[in-house]
Amino acid sequence: MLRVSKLTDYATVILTHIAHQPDELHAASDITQDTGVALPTVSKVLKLLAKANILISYRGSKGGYALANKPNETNVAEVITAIEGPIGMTECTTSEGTCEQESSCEIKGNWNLINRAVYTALEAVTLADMVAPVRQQAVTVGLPTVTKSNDLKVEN
Amino acid sequence: MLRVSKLTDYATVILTHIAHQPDELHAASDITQDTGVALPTVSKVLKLLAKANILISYRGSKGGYALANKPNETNVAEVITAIEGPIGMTECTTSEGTCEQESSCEIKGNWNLINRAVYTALEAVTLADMVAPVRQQAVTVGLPTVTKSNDLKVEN
DNA sequence: TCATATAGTACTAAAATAGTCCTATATAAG
DNA sequence: CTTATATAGGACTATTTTAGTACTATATGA
Repeated sequence: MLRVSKLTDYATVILTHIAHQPDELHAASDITQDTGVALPTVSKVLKLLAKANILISYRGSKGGYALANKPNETNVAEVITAIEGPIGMTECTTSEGTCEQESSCEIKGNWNLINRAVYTALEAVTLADMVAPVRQQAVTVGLPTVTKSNDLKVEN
Repeated sequence: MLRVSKLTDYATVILTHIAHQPDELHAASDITQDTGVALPTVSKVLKLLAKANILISYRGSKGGYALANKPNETNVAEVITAIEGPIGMTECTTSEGTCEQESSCEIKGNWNLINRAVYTALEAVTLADMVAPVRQQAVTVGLPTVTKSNDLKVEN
């Protein structure tokens, strides 16, 4: 199914909510009420996002969370990485040496290319895009251009 | 981590192997020997791929599996779908009505855009690309072009 | 008719994920 | 300085998903 975890989904919902009022502090309890996600879960997600420097946390009374950067400076790839760890479609991409077939694997390099394409797609969508409803937003996502040559140039 | 399942990974390895000799029949037992993946697992993957019409199966003595189409006519998105079901990054993408927040969800449309971008990236890589080692292949994957306007045009 | 190979399904074990809870620490206000 | 409030960090349990295996049925060539 190739899907993100529920926690990541919650993270986008929560971040979108915060991004609507980027200049206010948002306590976990407030976010629970506004999003309908259970408090312990909201709390867990917020901690992960703060640890990844996507949010800034303020402790104590009147504390809460706020965006560390402007909405257009945080993208979906970062959010996924914050909750789920490094993005990689196969085991060998994120942790080398754990696959027995690694030495003889012919297609590892190709998975790297696929990874890069997927990552680029996720990187292109920011919180600012998520805040705007689709109708006003009108993001046009085009085909990744794939060309072949006999050289071994790989773009970065 | 946003990764494909191990079975999907096996599927690409197996398909790549078959694509090397696209005109021969490959029995499950042969593939086990050549790839090092356990027979019951190979068998399971092959069945799924045949059911999705990526492979054609021939029963009985001297039977086996062969590609249903040319290597450049089968892409990675199809393979993932065959093994894991429809590609969708969130629950609401693949099965509507299971999310309680669905009616009030503001970002569903944005996930659809992300899905499309990811799908396009996966669709762009075919078995023919997987067969060639990266060095000879030299696929250049460019940035998906993302442009914004005030219109609500969404490319397909 | 027999050996071989896939089809389909059911089942078990292992791993990942989701969700909850508890204790410690920081801060503002009275 | 005490209290109420809020996050930090970690541990734990239950659930779900995935991986892997096994068994029976069916098809085919010799």
